[in-house]
Amino acid sequence: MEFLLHNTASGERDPIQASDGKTVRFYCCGPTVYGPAHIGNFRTFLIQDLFRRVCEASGLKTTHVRNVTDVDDKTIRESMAQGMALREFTASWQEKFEKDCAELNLLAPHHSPSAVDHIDEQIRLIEQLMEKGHAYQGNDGSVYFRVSSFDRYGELAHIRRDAQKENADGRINSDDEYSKDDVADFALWKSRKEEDGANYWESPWGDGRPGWHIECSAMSMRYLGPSIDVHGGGVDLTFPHHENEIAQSEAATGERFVRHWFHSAHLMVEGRKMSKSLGNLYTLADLKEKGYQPEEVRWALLSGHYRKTLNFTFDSLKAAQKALGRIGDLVEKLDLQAEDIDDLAPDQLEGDFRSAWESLLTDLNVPQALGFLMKEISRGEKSAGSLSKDEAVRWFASCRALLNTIGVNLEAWLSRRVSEEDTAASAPEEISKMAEARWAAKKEKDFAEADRLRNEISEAGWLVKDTPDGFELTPVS
RNA sequence: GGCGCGGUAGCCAAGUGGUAAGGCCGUGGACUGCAAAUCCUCUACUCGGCGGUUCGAUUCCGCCCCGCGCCUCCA
Repeated sequence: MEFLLHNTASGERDPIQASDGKTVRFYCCGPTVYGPAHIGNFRTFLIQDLFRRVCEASGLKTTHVRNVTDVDDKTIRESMAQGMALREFTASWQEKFEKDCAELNLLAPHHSPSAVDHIDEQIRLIEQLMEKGHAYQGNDGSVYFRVSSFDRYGELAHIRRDAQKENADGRINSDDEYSKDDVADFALWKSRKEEDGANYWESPWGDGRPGWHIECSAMSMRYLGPSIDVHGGGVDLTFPHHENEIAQSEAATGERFVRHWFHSAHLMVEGRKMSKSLGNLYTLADLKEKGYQPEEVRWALLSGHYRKTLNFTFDSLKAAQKALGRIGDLVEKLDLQAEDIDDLAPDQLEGDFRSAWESLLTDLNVPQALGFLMKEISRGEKSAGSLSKDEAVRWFASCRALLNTIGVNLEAWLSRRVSEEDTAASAPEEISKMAEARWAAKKEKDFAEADRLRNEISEAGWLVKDTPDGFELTPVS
């Protein structure tokens, strides 16, 4: 079965293919490293990671490039506000970003080039555009791409320039409109400004810094060649960022820049847009602080279809937690030596596991895949006791294969759960004493006293669980 | 104003021209001295509203209402 993915450019589900017959080369627009990444950012990167995993599980090799934007208005402004060198500032945020990525089990891209490290490549690309007459220097010294020189401009976003210019409620009106020949033209090279401080580079057009769009074209070409298989990003980047990338790349090389455009929808939180003022711009750290594990966050963020706005709620996070708990309980009940069990290839899957895999191949339909997965979980729960060893091993291997494809690391989640149980066992002495008194009362069949103590312990924030030969204490969140 | 996406049970969320996956929550039950956990069971005569096409529409078409996105460097 082919891996089909919706292509923004064609508007259809197109098969994913390696144009060289071997390796799918794909580029993803990465983070601007000027602050903590929030779960909305991670949704996009998670979806790209899923895309890569499905490619690889289906037998395709990949070369995955995700850039780091480390020079723009925000990075410059913030670094200067904090009195830090740009590179020092961005490096610290990049490090935090990569740590979060690792916790969310995102595969590290094969290349993570930064814009600052590729100034030369960007300058060379702009030179080509100048030579071919697609770019010009404005009277402010900046270099602009001449949109009218590229006929196919607007094709990706399905935007007609004439229609857009007329009516934008005055929104197309920037400070530099007198420097550009046309308001739609965009900066390739920005001339040095005082507020940029020490952050400028030499170029044939004077000191300055690259515009935003050019970095992606330059680095995509540098690592993947002039024409690539897949390019991804958040929906908001479709226009103008990706449209501009196409224009400048194709104008420079004369080759088709990207065959398959892949965009993921945004996130809402509890039914509202994410925004600083609403205080719902959660980071991974925020959610961990609230007691959720990265695997649960990953599950929740992936639980909606990638082309549809996802309403991220704490209920869905709890549902993810519960789902992982069910899987974990079942796996423990099966009592298998996981490390001795061989990995299964997707085409060896059977039943609803198989259906789940096919859902992933059909435009990354994760919600449907999870539906099939949970059906198999229910089936497993019902038959866990009566499975033969072989059946249990096959069930487990299938389940793990699917979870791995989705990128949910069950083993990591389980081991964290075990270590949590260990720490939870150490309740304060006061609580333990009450619990022991209760156990004694229970032994004496003094249930009134036992219940009284249970309530008291409960009010202190702990839950008593009786087991066949004793009790356990767990904190109530 | 232009372009685009979406409105499916209390909540999250798939899906199909032929009669609604899955999860969470909730219900009832088993178990338990009582709990917790676990397991079993049940839970949308209906898919934003109104028309149309059709033997038949939640699924196709039209209009309307509501939400969201892009149209100046936001994943």
